[in-house]
Amino acid sequence: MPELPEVETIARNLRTGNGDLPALPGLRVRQVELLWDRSLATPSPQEFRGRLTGQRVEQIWRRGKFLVLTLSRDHLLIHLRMSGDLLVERVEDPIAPHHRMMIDFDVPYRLSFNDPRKFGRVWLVDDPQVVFRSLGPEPLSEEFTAQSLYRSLSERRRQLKPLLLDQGFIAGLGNIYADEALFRAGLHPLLASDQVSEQQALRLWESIRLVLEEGILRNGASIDWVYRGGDYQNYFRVYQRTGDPCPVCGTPVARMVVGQRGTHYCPQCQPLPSQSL
DNA sequence: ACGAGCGCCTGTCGGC
DNA sequence: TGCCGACAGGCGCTCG
Repeated sequence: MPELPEVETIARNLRTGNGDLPALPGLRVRQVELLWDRSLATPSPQEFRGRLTGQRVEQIWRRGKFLVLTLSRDHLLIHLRMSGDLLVERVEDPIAPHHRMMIDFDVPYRLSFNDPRKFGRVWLVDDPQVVFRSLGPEPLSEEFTAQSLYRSLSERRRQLKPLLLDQGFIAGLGNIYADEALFRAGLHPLLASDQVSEQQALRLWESIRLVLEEGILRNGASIDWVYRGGDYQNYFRVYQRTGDPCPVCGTPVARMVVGQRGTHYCPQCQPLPSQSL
C-alpha cells in the first residue's frame, strides 16, 4: 500500500491540518480505543492505553514507510502495510467499518487508523531506533548517494527488484516505485545487482529519487478502492499497465512475477543481458 | 547469501 | 446471479 510518497503526504497533512481539521502537534491524548488488538505490535493493549493517555503530540515525521508521532515521553510508530490509512475525524463521526484504533484528543477530534486487511501495525516505544535499526538509508537524504548505491549493489548478488523492495537495503520503496524506478533507469527487474555498472548505478540513483519526488509532488497515488487524495496513479509509466504501449518505445508493457510480486517492465527498454541468468 | 513459498486478512474484479 | 480464482501499495517466517 502506501510507500514513501504516500506516507510522506500523510505525515505532512497530519502536521499542518487543513481548513477544517486541526494539526496534530500540540494536541493531548484524552482516550484510546483499540478495536482490533492485533494492530498493536507493542506493548500490550493495557499498557498501550495507559501509557498513551495524557501524552502530547510534539512532532510528526517519517522514516521509510513508518509514520512517527513524537510524544511527550514516547514515540508512536505506525506502519500502514497494504491497506492502512490515517484519518482525522470529528468525535461525532460514525465509526467506519474498518477502523482498528481511535485516538481521541483534548479537542473534539480523533485520529483513526483504518485498515481493511489488518496488516498494519502500531508500536509505542520510548526509543524508535529499536524498530528502525534494520532499515537501510533514506533515499532522499544526503547520505544516500550514487556512490553508496553502487557500492551496496556491488556487495550483494541479488535480483534488482527484490533488492529494491528490501527495506534493509533502502527504506521506503514499494512495488509501485520500484517498478517505476527500474523502468526510468532502463534496468531489468531480474538483473543481478553486482552486474550493475557505475553508470547504471548513477542512473538508478537518479531514477529512484525522481520517482519518489514526483510521487510526493502528486501527493502520492490513489489506486484500487483506497483513495488518499493523490493522483500519481495518472503518471505511472509501467506499474499496472500490462499491455499498454511503453511511453518511450511503444512496445507492450510486460508483467512477470518476481518474489511473489507483480512486476511491470518494458522488454525493449529494460533488456536482460543473457549472461546474467 | 539468496530465493521460493506461505501466512496474515479483506475486498474487488473478471470469467464461466 | 453466484461461485471461484487471481490479484492487491507489505513483511516476517521457514526451508532448501
